[in-house]
Amino acid sequence: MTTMNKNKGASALPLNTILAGDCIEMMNSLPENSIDLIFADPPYNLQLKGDLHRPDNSKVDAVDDHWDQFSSFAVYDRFTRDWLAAARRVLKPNGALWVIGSYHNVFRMGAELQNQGFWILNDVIWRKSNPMPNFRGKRFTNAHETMIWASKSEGGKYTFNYEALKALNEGIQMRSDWVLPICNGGERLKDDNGEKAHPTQKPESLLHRVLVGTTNPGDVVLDPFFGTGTTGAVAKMLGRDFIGIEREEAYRKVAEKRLAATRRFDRDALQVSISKRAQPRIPFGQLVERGMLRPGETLVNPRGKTAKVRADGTLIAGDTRGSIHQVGAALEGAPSCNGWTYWSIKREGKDVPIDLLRQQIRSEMDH
Amino acid sequence: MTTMNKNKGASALPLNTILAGDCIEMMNSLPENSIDLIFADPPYNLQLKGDLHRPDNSKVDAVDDHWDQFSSFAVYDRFTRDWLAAARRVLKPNGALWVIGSYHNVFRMGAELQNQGFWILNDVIWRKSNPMPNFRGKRFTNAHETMIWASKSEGGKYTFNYEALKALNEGIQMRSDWVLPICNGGERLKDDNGEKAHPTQKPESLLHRVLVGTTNPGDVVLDPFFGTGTTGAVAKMLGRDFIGIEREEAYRKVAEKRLAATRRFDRDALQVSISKRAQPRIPFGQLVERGMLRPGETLVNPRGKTAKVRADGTLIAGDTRGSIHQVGAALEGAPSCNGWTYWSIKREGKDVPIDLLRQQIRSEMDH
DNA sequence: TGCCTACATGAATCGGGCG
DNA sequence: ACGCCCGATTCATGTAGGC
Repeated sequence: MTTMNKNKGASALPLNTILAGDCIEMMNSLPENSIDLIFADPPYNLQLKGDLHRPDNSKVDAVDDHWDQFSSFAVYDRFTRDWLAAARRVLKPNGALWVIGSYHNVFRMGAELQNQGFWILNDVIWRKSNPMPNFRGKRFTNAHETMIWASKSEGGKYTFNYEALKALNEGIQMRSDWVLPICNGGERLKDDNGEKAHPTQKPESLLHRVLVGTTNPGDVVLDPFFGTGTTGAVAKMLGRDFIGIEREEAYRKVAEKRLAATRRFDRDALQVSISKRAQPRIPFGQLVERGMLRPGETLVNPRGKTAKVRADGTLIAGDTRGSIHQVGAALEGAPSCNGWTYWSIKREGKDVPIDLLRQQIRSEMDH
Repeated sequence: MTTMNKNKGASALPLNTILAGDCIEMMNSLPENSIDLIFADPPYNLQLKGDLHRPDNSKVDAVDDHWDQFSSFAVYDRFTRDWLAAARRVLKPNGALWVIGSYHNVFRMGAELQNQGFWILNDVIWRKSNPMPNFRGKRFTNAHETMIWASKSEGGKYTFNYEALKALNEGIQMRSDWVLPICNGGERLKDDNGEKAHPTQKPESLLHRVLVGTTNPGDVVLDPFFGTGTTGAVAKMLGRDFIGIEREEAYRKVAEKRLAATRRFDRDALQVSISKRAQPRIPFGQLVERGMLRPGETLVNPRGKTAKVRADGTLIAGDTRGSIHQVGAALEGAPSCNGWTYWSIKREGKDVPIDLLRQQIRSEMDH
């Protein structure tokens, strides 16, 4: 299943495999600046889990009669600092990071990733439609988990498929709170004894939204706490490459089996709604060059004011000259203006937006 | 309005007043172990850069007040450490703390309050029913804020009115995510110029739920960042005593006026807090994310024409792409189409309308 | 009065490509 | 690296005003 060297600029990445071992060591063995997206679901808290390991692989002794809360936070913070630093090293400059956690650990992770220079883009709430109730009635039902989405640095050109996410949400822009069910039923993996294979298996729906929204097909997605491989399975279905790291053999075995049974969706289905920004750029002057508009012809704005087209693709309206955008902005007294949608032309008695002419050129370019 | 010495064990507390000055100094002037609940809405340290305009070119009125400016994370952290320590000193051993923040500051606050020995009971998400959109389409709509509820120490006997909260939630256990509208309309306080008196006034419904759920009548509630006094107003309505601290005279003046007009047990305030349970909107994309439909699967219309499902929840039929409604309308040459009833899927040889899958999700959400 | 439309606005870390 | 300039981008509410 391993595919070497498929990804541009990444030398010898062990694509679509699960690496066995400590995530910090394994990440340090990967080339720097090679990963597009990291999704990390680290252990939430050593108090609850008791299976936290230091970077040197020694086990943290969680059972202590003189329970010292501060020192245990210090150990968890060191672990967080080290794995985040390793993750940061392998991430491409325009890469991004997702972490997920609960109130036990997410504040410490969030503060540390800010300290390391990650730039938070959103915190996203996974609102569980079917959480476990609070049986003792002593607190609020813990009905959500928190994710943090961050670019490697301020100014990083992260991937955000705005239109695809908007489509997933039936035409309304996607919010920072996601209502999704927890993983159960047939999706919940069982071990040989019929017990759940992993205590905190994440639902595929969650990773679907993460990967559709913040990666492109062919991107390399790294999950340093792979568990039973939800990240890898969804990446494979969506035509992304993955690298998993998992220290527990039992989880790796379940994940391998799962991935072998996972199929990629067909190519057409992987196409998502693309943003207008990604479409080829058409200079307005091309409409004049191509004779779709004649120099001297008159454009009209929504309020009936007119401007005249000049041979070089600029407009003139009274004393104002400039591009379709500049003249539009000037007439509106606005800081900016999209001239394509602002101006129209009279054709057969009707006002036709000039954007239609641009669409015509674009569709010709497709053939 | 001042009532001295009303509260058992609290000597000379300036109850039901607004203290003018720095919150750390003012808290240090209060007796230790005297406060039942602290609600703190500190500056978020937003770090905004340039101006932001809406698509209609109007300018967004940003939070650029001097009190939200910090020169670095280190400076903000010191501020957080100091006010939390002062808050901790005045809190009774069985007292509790609420803080509210956004991703800009909440991780740092959460980590610091854990460091100081506060014991987190829940993080609670305020899901805004009417948030401001993301105008540039570069991120998820920032549709929530995060609150942290913590006792002074592990083992503290905090107040939690389980049954009252359950009653507020129509008989269902209260969850850690609260859907409430932002503060606007008549509740939003204006200054003498008719401008909003405070850029970040919190809704009374939020404080209503906090105070009903985690205080008892007669408790002393301290708000070290009082602003225009939402905490005080709701405390007064609900028969709790409050102490406010506010540095800015303009805010104190508005708050004094507001409190003078506030009456205990205001029936209207109780009304707003009860949210209606609307039929949840299910985007078609959620069927794809949840694996009920796979990308690449085929839908069929009443006349046997087919369309293919894509990963972002759009359909493709020939050259036509778009939502289930758009593609349906295009095939019918109709202005609109209800895709939910128009499209079916083959299941066990039969055509099953996709609306059945939607109903399945809705019934799951009822539980 | 009532209905309809237009307008205002909210804790926001809100470009990118080419020269 | 920097500057210019194209051109993409909004949801839910409350209020005001017209008819």
